[in-house]
Amino acid sequence: MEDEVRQPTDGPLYTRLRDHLAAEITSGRLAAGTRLASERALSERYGYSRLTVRRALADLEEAGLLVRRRGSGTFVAERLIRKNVRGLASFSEDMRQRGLTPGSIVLRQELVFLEEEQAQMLKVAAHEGAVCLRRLRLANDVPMALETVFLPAALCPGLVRRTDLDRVSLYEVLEREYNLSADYAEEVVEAVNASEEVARLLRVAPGSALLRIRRLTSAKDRGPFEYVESLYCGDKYSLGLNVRRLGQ
Amino acid sequence: MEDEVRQPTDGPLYTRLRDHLAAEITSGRLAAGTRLASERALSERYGYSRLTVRRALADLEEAGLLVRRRGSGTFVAERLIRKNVRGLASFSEDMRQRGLTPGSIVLRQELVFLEEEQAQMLKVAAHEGAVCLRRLRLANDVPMALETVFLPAALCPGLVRRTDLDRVSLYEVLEREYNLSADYAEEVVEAVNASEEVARLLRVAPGSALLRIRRLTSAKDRGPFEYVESLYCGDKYSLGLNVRRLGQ
DNA sequence: AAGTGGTCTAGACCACTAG
DNA sequence: TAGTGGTCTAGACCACTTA
Repeated sequence: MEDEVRQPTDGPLYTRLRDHLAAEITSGRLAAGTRLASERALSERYGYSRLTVRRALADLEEAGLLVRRRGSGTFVAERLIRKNVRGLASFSEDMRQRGLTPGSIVLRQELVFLEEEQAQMLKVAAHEGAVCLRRLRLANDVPMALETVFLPAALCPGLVRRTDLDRVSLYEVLEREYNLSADYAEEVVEAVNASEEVARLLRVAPGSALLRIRRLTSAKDRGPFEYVESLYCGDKYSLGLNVRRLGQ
Repeated sequence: MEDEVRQPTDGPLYTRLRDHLAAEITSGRLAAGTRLASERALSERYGYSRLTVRRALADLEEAGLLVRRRGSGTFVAERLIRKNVRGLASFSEDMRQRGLTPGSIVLRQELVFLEEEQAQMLKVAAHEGAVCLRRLRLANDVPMALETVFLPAALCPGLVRRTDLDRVSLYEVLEREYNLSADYAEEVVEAVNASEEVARLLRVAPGSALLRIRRLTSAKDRGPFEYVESLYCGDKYSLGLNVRRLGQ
């Protein structure tokens, strides 16, 4: 086995171990069902305390990559319902995780004023401008979703004039150029019927069931910076969730 | 403030503290925006180590009830989009949390054999029986969802003959009589168009968009025990989610 | 400068699983 | 009975926020 952890000087110890193991699992080098070394063994192998190892393993269990069984060991998870938990992945990442090739067609890219509800959520004054970006999102060149993003203009000067948003990931641009990286989001998921216009764009029959996901995304310690409304084709997209009991 | 933790002899220390604080917050005794005592102070007040306190706070942050800011403190979260995260709540609990009165009409209650996919998920042999319970779920006497539950018959003997499932919560019965309490679930959420039959039951137009939620529920250390397919009226129901970044 | 949450250690006991 | 993961402790240093 590989005893070294990549990205050696980056971040806390537990994240390095976690990301290292995550890579081993998602790449298939650690196959589903495989039993990992015990926590004490990992602790010794990597030179981390057991608690640090446990923190890494806990994150991976939370993410559904590992299953831990008391008295028995820690195993690479076999999925029950095939998982496709999106977490905070962008559309592009999400599609790649599903084994599809993402694509985009920019339909609208301009400065607008926000409606009051959205202005309030994004904590901008009603008279401040926002960048509106509407893109048809493709998977293997087939329309998968219609996505409309609103960003406070003050947070991303120049974004409205970029001409590469049909090719690059918006989230990568936001992170690299504006130091805005998604850390937390609240979403509302609903089912709606496709309007004539949306149906034409998504190439489905009018009235087709769509998954509408509205998301307010926040950056670490910088508050909300993005409001997105996405309409996913109901027959092409499903949302996977892992739900855990909290109370009791 | 209250220094005592209820349910004193139950479970690990961190769950007691966590549930105690969760009750304080959801009841409103700890208002949104309130700053909690520091981890060290809580540690001293309750007589728990700081790590144990941290574990409880981490769970509550994960659940979206708390926000922790380094150098600043731990605060009761203010919701941005008003939340209606279902977690593992039953339909009845879910509706009550939304301020609606739940109701039920039993449409089907019988022993069946499972299809292979479902049998596999519930880990029962194909020839073993399962209880099938289909109920129209009402909110303020208006049809809200159509819910079909499958439970391995071996786990809940006698359930198929109960006559009160239009009045009592199935989850309460399962917990009280069969020691089956939901601890974890995997869900798949999709948008679908209502069939003629479903539309008639839900009193919506055929083709209306519905939220289909399929759930495999597991009990603590007892594995999966319930498979549910729910069809929610798209115009009456929305699903709230809090999403947090895992990596980095 | 004082206080906060974030990380980390070395060690301990427990409940559970397996041979 | 030996090994596993689950919980818990007492202490330490760090980065960050607030004043």
